[in-house]
Amino acid sequence: MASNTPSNHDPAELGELERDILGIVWRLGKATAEQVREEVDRPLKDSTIRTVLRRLEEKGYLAHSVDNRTFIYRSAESPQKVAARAVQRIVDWFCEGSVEELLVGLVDSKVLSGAELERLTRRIAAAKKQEGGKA
Amino acid sequence: MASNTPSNHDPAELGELERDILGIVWRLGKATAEQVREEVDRPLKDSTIRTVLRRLEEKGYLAHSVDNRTFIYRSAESPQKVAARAVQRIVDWFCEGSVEELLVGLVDSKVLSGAELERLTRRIAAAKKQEGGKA
DNA sequence: TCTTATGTGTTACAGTGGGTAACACTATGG
DNA sequence: CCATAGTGTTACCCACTGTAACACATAAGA
Repeated sequence: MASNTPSNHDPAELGELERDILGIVWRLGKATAEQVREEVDRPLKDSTIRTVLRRLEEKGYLAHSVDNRTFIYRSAESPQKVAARAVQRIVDWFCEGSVEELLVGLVDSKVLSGAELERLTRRIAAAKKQEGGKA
Repeated sequence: MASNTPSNHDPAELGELERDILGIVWRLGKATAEQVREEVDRPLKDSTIRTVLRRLEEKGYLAHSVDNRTFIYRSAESPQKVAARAVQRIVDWFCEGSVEELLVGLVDSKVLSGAELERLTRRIAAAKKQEGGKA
């Protein structure tokens, strides 16, 4: 084997609980372990939530600040960015780099409607124009 | 175990080897364990390849037919479809159902360029037109 | 027919990661 | 000084993946 195990730890492979908790933090904007715990549907112990939160931070999804002695977690990256990276991986692995192929598939699978795509195109064009000469 | 994950396929949940092998089968269109083995970069034993192939079939990614007594594997679903479902999942997990938000993020992250998106829109429109009044 | 390839099915084992939590430690308020 | 609230550490179990040996079946050749 000629592979030297590159930094292949793309952190998009989260477990269910992790995803759930990450989603909660994203939704709330910021949250303490206690708040997260109240949001989670499963009856989990305090330490469980904390462990997950910490692991999520280690993986780079969350960041925390300290308020008094309470940790306040918030996303370290926007959901969009994380999602984009996840999609990128999918594209790399399953579509041989062709995003377009993927999107065609998305429309094909009704995940994305043609109308949505069109609206989207317009929206992005607008955003770009507004951006103007900004670098 | 009476619980077999339904149509819960998520490519992101496959291991490296599994992804690799799945990709090979997709690329070749169809393949025997031996053929796959020749394509894989790692020096793996016959039984290893077979095990993975079988697991991939159990998971619903592959299907096999028998030629003489040799198994011939081929994809059970198109890569696009699998990828689309994966993306759908990402959208569900990370974007609360907003595909548009996701795509904005894609453009933002340079995964997809505005130009590509535009080209894509045109292409899909064309496809739809060609499709005509088809169901 | 007996033997040999060749291919399949079964079973296993180690490593990793996620789910889950206990417990020890620390600082804060009364 | 004690109870309380919050953190850090450590650990266990389990499912999954990578990896493979081995047993079983059968077509093909001696």
